[in-house]
Amino acid sequence: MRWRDLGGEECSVARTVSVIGDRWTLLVLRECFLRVRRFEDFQARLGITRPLLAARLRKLVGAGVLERVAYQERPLRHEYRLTPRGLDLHPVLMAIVHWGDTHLAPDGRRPLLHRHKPCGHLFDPVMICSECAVPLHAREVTVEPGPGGGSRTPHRAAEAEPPSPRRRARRPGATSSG
Amino acid sequence: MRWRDLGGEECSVARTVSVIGDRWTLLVLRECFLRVRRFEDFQARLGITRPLLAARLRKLVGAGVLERVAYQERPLRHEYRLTPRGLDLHPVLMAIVHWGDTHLAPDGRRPLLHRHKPCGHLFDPVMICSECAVPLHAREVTVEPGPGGGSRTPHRAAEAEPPSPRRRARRPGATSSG
DNA sequence: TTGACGGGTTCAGATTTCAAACGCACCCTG
DNA sequence: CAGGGTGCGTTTGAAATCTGAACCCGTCAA
Repeated sequence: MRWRDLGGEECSVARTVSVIGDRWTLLVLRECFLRVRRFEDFQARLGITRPLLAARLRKLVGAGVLERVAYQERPLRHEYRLTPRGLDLHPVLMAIVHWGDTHLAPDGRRPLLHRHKPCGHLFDPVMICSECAVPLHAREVTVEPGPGGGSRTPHRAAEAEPPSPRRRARRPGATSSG
Repeated sequence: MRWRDLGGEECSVARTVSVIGDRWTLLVLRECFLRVRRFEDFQARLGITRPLLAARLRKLVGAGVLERVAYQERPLRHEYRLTPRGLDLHPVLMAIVHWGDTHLAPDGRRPLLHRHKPCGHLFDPVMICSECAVPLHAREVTVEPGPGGGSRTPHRAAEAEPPSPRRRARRPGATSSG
């Protein structure tokens, strides 16, 4: 499977990963949520190379996560801002930050603290069940096929493949007949 | 900045990305949360090449996200299972899945549904503030430096760099005493 | 002894990513 | 209008990574 095929996978993780699943994209998005909007600013803050930044921004715009809007006319200049779809990535970033804070910060010394404006407190993000509002635990979640899943397993249909050699065609001339 | 330097960055996003920030790692983790544990199973379900799978598993074990435990003695065989640290990545995966379900599923037809065992309902993950329990919105969150952040800005210290050529060495001697 | 299974490793060749230089439109100065 | 500066990206080779296929190892079943 190639990366560019990921978007066609029958799995929301794969599809999302095809949009944000590389090292730079997530860092670009981090900057977006920190109100960075301009090419030069992304470049200076991240140390990303210009070609890669241009490619990432183009991809994110194409995915509808960012939009390119003019902030001045002459000379024409654009900035990149999060669309509603991009803003919806906030929980992903918060979850990532929280995991890093919890498990990768030396001595638990967090690089950044988050404050919730409505209540005014420093906070941690907590993921809850939309139905019963209880915090989620991995072991208490099960999956089942949804309307967009055509196969019998919750994954991609591993068995629906064409009659490919079992695992890795061990012997060059062994698969002549069964 | 190289990928391998990311772990040293003063940012939890960068540090987390250095662990999970590539296309395959997130898909491997998806399978882990779906109770897949064995090399051959990962390989068959994902279509990942063997060398890459081996490298990813090794990396995740090294990061303490997975552990390699024997499930039989003769012949000695191991399986990969999530550690507590790995289980803590659940919100990241849930956030990713939810975004994909919301924005990338054709006609909103989700490939997979999630059920919360304690309450028995199909659910969506919701991220709330740990202090006031209100759902988070990107625009209502601000950041400030934490104990693990040494610089004046909430980002990495863009000015604290060694005297490297600016970006494109435009003006050789401009910042002599700043 | 041969074949199969589970779990990897090695190796050559195709992609991607990197870093630096270059191009272009525009503004300001003289 | 020439000359220099800015903002934003593209082109260009070299370096790193990924892919695909084969190979190796230990054990068991026939």
